[in-house]
Amino acid sequence: MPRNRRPQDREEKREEILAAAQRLFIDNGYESASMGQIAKNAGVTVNTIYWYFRDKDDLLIAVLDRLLAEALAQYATIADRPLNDRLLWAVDQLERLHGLVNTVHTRAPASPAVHAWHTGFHELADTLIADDLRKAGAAEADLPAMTAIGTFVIEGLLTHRRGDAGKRAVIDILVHKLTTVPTRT
Amino acid sequence: MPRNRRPQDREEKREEILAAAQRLFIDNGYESASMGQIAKNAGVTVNTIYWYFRDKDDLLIAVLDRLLAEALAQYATIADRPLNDRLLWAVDQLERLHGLVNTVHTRAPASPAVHAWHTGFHELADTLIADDLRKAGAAEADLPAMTAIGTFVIEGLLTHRRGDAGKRAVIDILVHKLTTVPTRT
DNA sequence: TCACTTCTTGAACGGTCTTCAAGAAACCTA
DNA sequence: TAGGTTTCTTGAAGACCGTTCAAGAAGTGA
Repeated sequence: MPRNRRPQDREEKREEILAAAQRLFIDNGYESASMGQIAKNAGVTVNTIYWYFRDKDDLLIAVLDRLLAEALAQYATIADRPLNDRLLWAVDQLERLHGLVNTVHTRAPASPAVHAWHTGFHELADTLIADDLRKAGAAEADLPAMTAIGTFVIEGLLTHRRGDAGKRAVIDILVHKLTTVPTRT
Repeated sequence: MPRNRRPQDREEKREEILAAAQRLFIDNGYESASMGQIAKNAGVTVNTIYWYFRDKDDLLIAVLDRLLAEALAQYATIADRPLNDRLLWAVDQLERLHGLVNTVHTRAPASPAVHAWHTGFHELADTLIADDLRKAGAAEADLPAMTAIGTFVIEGLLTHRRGDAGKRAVIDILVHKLTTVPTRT
């Protein structure tokens, strides 16, 4: 059933496999989504996947890049909203991917490629958050620790889901505590 | 090679398997530690493990309970220290288990037993932290969100290791921000 | 037509967790 | 003491996993 080898089709086929993998990774989780299952959903055999991707981790990274690019594109449209709203938006957007957050943390020690992606992601996230905190007047020396707190809370909200009110409460308090100058009682 | 079936030996054998599993889970990670490897380290065959434990997740939970009990026993000895020190102590203690934190999050969706353990653990942690924040004069309405922030930051420190100074800085700022009453600049 | 590259596939390998049926060792009862 | 029962252990196999290999088909260029 092979069709041709035009460069255009190469990308199309890759995209089909990627789309199937993304759906299964998100819906069933990385571990539960077997290569056979992904192949069947993409209308190919298992071996074909290995023609386009080195291994399952490589497939994971391609899916992550896809999702990150999509999220960043949408983020640009709300970049001027207050920090509160943007953080809540990020959590809402990434919430359906909460399983992948754990997957990245689990695969990173075993897969250098996943580890590299994870490092790059945190550098990006830290830059964005630090920028905000700096504008809010945070002390420069405290920035690394404060951005870490921001990142950890967002990751926590992703991996430990709670209702809309709960999310809003956590983020509001976080932003309030981080962007106001405290005085001892 | 079977010895006897005295009730005492039952517990001893169980402990031997548990000790081997704990060491391999911590050193090699849950996924990398195969049942065959655990069995060999415990001096039994794979099937014997299944006589004492329902499945691999059940083995994981038994290991987690073991570690938690041990940690709580040690925690009692420093319960009167300032919040800063206790949080840093907790991170240091649990740091070597950082792989298991991810493992619990990964297995929880697939295994009801692991999910239940995870829920129970967070209830315990929330109780401890909320108690501290209440004593520090935090508003009662803000407690749920603030305890969540505390938990998320500790989990973040466990899954994203950094040096001693980094840990100390994050915890100091966290405690400072959470336990002082802020005023707008 | 013929070699060459691109792409696809069936089959197999070594590994995982788990289960099944069989049997050995200790205990209990008759 | 003999026989049955329970507790524990095991070898073998099942079902699945990710991955690799060798073979072959489809399209391209000479």
